[in-house]
Amino acid sequence: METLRLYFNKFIKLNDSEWAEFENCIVKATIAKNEQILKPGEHCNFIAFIQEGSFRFYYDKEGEVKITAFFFQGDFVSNYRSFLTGKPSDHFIEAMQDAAIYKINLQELKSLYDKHKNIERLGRLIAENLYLMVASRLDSFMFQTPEERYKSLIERNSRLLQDVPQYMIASYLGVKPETLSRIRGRK
Amino acid sequence: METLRLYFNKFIKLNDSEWAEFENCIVKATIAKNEQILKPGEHCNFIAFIQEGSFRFYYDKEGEVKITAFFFQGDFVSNYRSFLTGKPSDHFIEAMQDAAIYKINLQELKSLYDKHKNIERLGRLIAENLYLMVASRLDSFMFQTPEERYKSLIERNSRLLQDVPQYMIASYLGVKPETLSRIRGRK
DNA sequence: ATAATTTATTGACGTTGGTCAACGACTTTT
DNA sequence: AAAAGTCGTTGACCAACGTCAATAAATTAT
Repeated sequence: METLRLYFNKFIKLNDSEWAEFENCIVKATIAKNEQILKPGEHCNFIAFIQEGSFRFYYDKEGEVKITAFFFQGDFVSNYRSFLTGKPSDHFIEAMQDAAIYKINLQELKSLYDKHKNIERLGRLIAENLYLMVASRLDSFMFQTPEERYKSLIERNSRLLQDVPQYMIASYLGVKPETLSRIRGRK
Repeated sequence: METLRLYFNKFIKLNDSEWAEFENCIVKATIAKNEQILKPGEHCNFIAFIQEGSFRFYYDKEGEVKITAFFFQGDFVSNYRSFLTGKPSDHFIEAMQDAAIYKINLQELKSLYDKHKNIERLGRLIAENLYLMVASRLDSFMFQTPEERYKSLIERNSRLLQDVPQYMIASYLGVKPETLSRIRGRK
C-alpha cells in the first residue's frame, strides 16, 4: 500500500486524512497466473495499481489475439476507456504471472473526487499522464518502422524479452512472430 | 465566447462567477491562413478553442512533412504534450484557413485550477476526453489498414475531402499521396 | 486569358511485411 | 524416456505500400 502512496507522491502529496480515505476505498486482490480480471462485455469499473506481477491487455480480432498493452509492477492496469466511458470492454486483461493488485472502484473514486480537491487533481494528473503515454505510443505507430519500434521498446524495457514470450511482443509491436524473428535476425 | 461556454457545458457547468474568471483569462486572437501559432522549439503555453477556421499539426521529419492531427471549429488546438510537460514542441501548428481562436494561457489556467474545484474538474474531464481521442486514433493505426482508416475517417468527417487537400489527408493517414489516390481508385 | 505552379493520377518497379509450410529447440505431459 | 505440444526460426512466395517518373487536372499568379 505504501508503494501506491509513493507513486501518488510523484503527482501530488495527499495529506494523511486524504490518504486515509483513499486507502479505505482500496481493495487488495491476488491474481493467479493466466487469470482474467476483465473480459469483453464487462464494464471496467476499476483502476488497479500493480504491486507485484504483470498483465497483458488484448482482444480477439477474428480469432487472432491482438495485444494492445502490457502492464507491469508500478503501473496502473485498467481498461481506461471502458472505465471512463462506462462502455463494455472489448479487451481481456490477463495476468502473465501471479500478481497482487490494489483495486480502486470507479464509484468510490468518483465520490473521492467530489470530496477532495486534491484527489480530483490527482485524477487530472493521472489522466494527463495516461494521455502522454498513449500519445507517445501513437507516435511510434505513425512514424516508426516495426524495427525502430522494436529497438526503442527493448531500449526502454530491456527485461521485456526475458519476461514476455516473443510472439506476444510481436503482437504488441503490430507484426507477425515471423517478422519479429527476422527483424531480430537483422544483426 | 458563448460557444466555448456551451462546449464546457458538455463536460461540466461552470457557475457565473467561475465562468467570469475563466473569461477573464481568455484572449481572443485572429490568425491568417498559413500563419503558424506554434513552431518547433517553442513551449506551447496555451490551449486554444477554435471559434472559426482550421489548423494542421505537423512536423518536419527529414524534409518530409508529417501531419499528426487536424483541428477544426469547436476543437481545442494545442500541442498538448508540450503544454503538459513544459518541453519544447517538435511540431508546427498552422492555420489552414483564416481563423479566430480563444487562447487560454497555461499559467492562468493553473491558477484557475488552484482556485476553483470545478475548473480543476473541467481540466480532468478534458484530459480524459483527449485521452479517449488519441487512444482511438492509436487503435486505428494498430489494427486497421490504411484503406480502413481512410473509410472511417471519411465516414466520421465527410467534409474533410472538401476542406483539406488530399496529400495532407494521406500524410495524416500515414501513407503516400500516390497510395491514397490508389486506395480511392479501388472504388 | 495565359502561364506557372501545385495537386492528383497512373505506370513500372523495388521493398517490406504477411502467409504458409517445414523444422528444430524446448517444455510439459504421460 | 517417449510423446505431444509450444515457440522461435527459416525459406518460398505473395500482397501492399513506397519510389520514381510522366502526365493530367486544378489552382494561382501574371
